[in-house]
Parts: sequence; C-alpha cells; structure tokens
Amino acid sequence: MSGRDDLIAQIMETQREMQHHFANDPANPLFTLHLTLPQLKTLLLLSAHGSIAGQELSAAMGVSLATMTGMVDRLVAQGLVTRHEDPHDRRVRRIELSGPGRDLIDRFVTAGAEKMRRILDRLSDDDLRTVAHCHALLVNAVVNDPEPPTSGCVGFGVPSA
Amino acid sequence: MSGRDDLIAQIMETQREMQHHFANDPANPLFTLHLTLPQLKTLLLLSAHGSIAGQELSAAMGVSLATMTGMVDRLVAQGLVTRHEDPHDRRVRRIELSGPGRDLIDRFVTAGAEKMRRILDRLSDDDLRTVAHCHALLVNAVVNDPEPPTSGCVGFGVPSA
DNA sequence: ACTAACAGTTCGTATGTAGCGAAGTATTCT
DNA sequence: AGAATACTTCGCTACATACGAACTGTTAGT
Repeated sequence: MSGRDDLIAQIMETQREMQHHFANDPANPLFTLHLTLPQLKTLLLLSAHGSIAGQELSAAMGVSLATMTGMVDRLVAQGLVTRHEDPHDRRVRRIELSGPGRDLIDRFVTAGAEKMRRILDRLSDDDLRTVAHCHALLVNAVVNDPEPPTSGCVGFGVPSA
Repeated sequence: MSGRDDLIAQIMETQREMQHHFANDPANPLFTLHLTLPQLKTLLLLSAHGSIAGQELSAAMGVSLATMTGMVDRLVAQGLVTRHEDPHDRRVRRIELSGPGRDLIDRFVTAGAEKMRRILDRLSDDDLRTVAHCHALLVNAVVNDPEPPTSGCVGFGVPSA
C-alpha cells in the first residue's frame, strides 16, 4: 500500500467519523421533518430540476401520473410547491419549488452549517486558510467531476471538503 | 468585514455548493430508500444510542409505547433491528440495530464516499496532503465541539473536512 | 372539421404505516 | 399480597401512497 493510499484511507475514515457524528446529532433535521419520504424525494427532484412537467416528475419518481397528481396536490396545499400551466402547451402542468419549499430544502441540505461556522470561528488564522484552500480545490473537483453521478452513492453522508 | 470573516463566508459558500451538488445527485440514497421517515429516525436514534430500552426509545421518538411497539415490530420484521429482554430486568426490552440495520445506516450516512474517493484519487500528492491535514484538524474540532449539539442544524448537509 | 393522441385530474379501490388509549400479561418493588 | 412498572395486543382513526379506469381539455395530424 502506497503513501497515497494511506492518506486517502485516512481521509475517508475521518470523513466517515464526522458524518456519523453529524447524523447522530439530535439537531439533525431528519428528526423534526414533517414530510414523508416520497414528499422529500419529490422536493429534492424539484430542487435538482427547477421547473418540471408532471409527466417527467412522475417518471422520475417512478409512479403513475395519477399518484403524482395526489402528491403534488398535498405539497401545493402545504405551500411547498407551485403548479402552473405550461405557456407553450396548455395540457402540461409545470411544477416547481415555492419560496418556502426552496427554503426548506436549503436548510435541510445545508444542515450543520451553524456548527460548522462555530468551528471555523475557533480555528487559527493559519488553519482557516488551510481549510479555505482545501475547500476551494475540492469544490472544483466535486462540481467538475467527469464521472456520471450514477456511480456513487450520495446522501447526507454528503462529503465535503 | 475582516479577512477572517471573508474566509469563513467563502468556506461556508463552497460548502453549501458542494452539499447541494451531492443532494441533487440521482445516486442520493434518499431516492431509493424503502423506509418511512419515522423508521429512518428510529434507525438513526439506535445508531446514536446503541442499545436502548423500549420506554426510552418511545420517549426519544415522542410517541406512545404502544406505537413504538408496532414500529419496532415492523423493523424487526425487516431484519433491521433486534429486540431482547434486558438481563437485569425482564420487563424491559432492549432494542438495537441488527447487522443489516447498521450496514444500511452506515451506507446512508456515508453516501457519496465513492465519489469522494474518486476525487481524492485524482488529486496531486500535495493537494492530497492538504486535504488530509484539513480533515485531521476539522474532525478533531467537530468531535470535540464543546457546544451542546442542540444549537445547530444537521442533516445531510453534513459538513465535513 | 374531424379524429387520434396526449397531459392531467378525478374517482374508487387497496395497502401500509403511524398514532392513540384501554385492557391485558408478566415482572419488579414495597 | 398488592401496587407499580414495562411491554404487548386490540380496536380505532387518520393519512399517504399506489393503481387503473374514466373523464376533460388540448394539441397534432389528416
């Protein structure tokens, strides 16, 4: 095993440790979320796609159009999504996150930010620069990852720098 | 605004960008999970506590004991948790994650690890050392955070590094 | 203009889960 | 022995997901 492999293994292990630490935190929003998993999946899909047609959304969710209608009805009722007629084809309904829906997903996805900020506040100037440098190089690599995102497993074991 | 504040704001923003990137990934396990949110909450609680008594678990979940019995029944039926009589008090049932339950939670919490590994594989030796150093200092800060974990919001916007 | 295809909604049906309180059973404590 | 405790079962309610069939409105093709 090379030094590189050791370093990578070490990084992966510390990453894993941190992820578990956060997942187990009672402040994890999963502990207070008042949605069902299919609803959360829907909101995440909308977050990824922006505006999407009903047909596409039901296909992406893997359910029938009739089921999707009911689900969107309930999300609309909660004010988390909006539904509009497509300007180019009046048969089509375009669905997207509402402001509150976007806020909820953002808070959910970026959970832990306050704790992270607190930790950054306590770093020395040098360490802070190291972290900033590290983040900069990793965000570039993550966002520009040439592999199709089907090969990895993602979730709120969301790795970051 | 000081240079430190700028650095911190920059880190938080790149962090947020990465977290959204991963959350939107179709490989996010939230898109394929066949559990309900209360079930997932239960599993995460068990992950945090190890072995826990039925009464404690129902209190932590904020539901009645009768409800918790049903929920644990269904998780036992899925092979994700085990239930045993407490050796010190035969009235008490101790519940804990089974092997498969532990695997599922680990995979869930550390989702994205494969993509992360791929990215690390492509870093230069110098950059890899930077990331390792950064991880080392942050994991220490995260795990030893003196603040009670009630003040922050956590989830799979799980910051790392 | 007419017809077929398409997108979405409504309706009826089925299933599963969460949630409760009351009653029952087994165990522990006084 | 009796009271308190921990859990389970039962009966009930509510909600959400999921489906296919039928329906309505719109678009595209002839």
